[in-house]
Amino acid sequence: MKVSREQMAENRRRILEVASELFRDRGFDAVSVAEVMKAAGLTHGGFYGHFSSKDDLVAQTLAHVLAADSGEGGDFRAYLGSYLSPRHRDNPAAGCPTAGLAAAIRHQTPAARGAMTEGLRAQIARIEKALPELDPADRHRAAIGSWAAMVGAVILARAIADPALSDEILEQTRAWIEAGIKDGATL
Amino acid sequence: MKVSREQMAENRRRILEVASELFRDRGFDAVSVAEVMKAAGLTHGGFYGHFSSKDDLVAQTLAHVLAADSGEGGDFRAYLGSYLSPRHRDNPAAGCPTAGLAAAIRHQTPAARGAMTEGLRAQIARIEKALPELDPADRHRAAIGSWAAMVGAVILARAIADPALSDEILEQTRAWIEAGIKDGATL
DNA sequence: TGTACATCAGTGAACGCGCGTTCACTGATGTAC
DNA sequence: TGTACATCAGTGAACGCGCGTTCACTGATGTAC
Repeated sequence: MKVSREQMAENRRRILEVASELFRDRGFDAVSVAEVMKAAGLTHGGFYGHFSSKDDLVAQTLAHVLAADSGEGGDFRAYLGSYLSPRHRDNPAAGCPTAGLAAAIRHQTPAARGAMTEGLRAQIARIEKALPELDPADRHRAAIGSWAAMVGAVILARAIADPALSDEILEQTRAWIEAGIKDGATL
Repeated sequence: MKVSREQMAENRRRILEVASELFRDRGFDAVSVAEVMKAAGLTHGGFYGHFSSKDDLVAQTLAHVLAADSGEGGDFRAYLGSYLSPRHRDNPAAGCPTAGLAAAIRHQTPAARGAMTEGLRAQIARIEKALPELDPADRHRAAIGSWAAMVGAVILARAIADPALSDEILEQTRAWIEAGIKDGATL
């Protein structure tokens, strides 16, 4: 049962969309090709008409989701607060792909690593743009340091079993980053 | 071919040791039970005399490696420098288990998550002890914020393909953390 | 201390299962006239 | 505009493979006498 060209493009888009959610939620290895296709409303056999392999899907999903992660652009403190929130920690499927997948990318193909590299570069530039009050060198340092702390805090907060300690990791990291960007002169 | 009690205890220790290296290097899913046993100089069938399942091995390996990660106790700046070094980034098998495995623990059993929780608590206490120049509230905040940034930076540095950007992530995060702990008063 | 034997750590073949991937087939699409 | 047919997106059974796990067996250990 052939479908129209537009329908096929739409199917491809939906595969990438559901794959990005499933991967963020459960990781690359734990999600099967058949599961992705089922979540997209298709059967697994059609997968290879869209992608050459599961590795190809992983790389294209990363490129898709990291490019789409342009968001915000506005106030860094507001972004920081929502990023280091229990809500974000508890919803990986809808959350930051870097927090959900960065650690797993080490074991992926060069194409996937390349997508991550460009995504990281773009994210650092985005945070720099949101910190106009700092002078350029401090701004670069603050953007990288803040982003490392944000990603690390969400990963740690998701890894542990104690909810109180998990909340504290998020909250104290937020306070630490805010203190760090408050006064550029101390950098 | 039964072995002596001491030999069996030694075998068990060696299984945990090689498992911790293999897991840190390639992740829980990518390392098979047979591979761990072979690296320990045994055959796969004997595995279930030591552990009840692969999940059990994962949990016990984490408890073993996070408890043994007592290290340092000394100068925080020296620890920071070696942690955020290319050498650490490039040798996950011998490196920090948190940086290598924290993100994957989210998908593991409660026992594994519990080991990570206690490991994180101990690590925060250790860093606090290494920051005696700060007053208590600042010290707690600095310990958590620094640790989140250290773990996040190593994960990001390992995920990307561009060596220059990877080096820069490590170096700028180190500088950012050093600036943050330099003057407790700004916190 | 020396011998006889029950114990049990380790071996390696075998299992069932789910995975990524392939392929012959189907039937709607979209083009040629 | 309407018809005839080649194309090809999607289907679902089937494949080979590696995994975690099981089990009958082996032979050194360590205990009972």
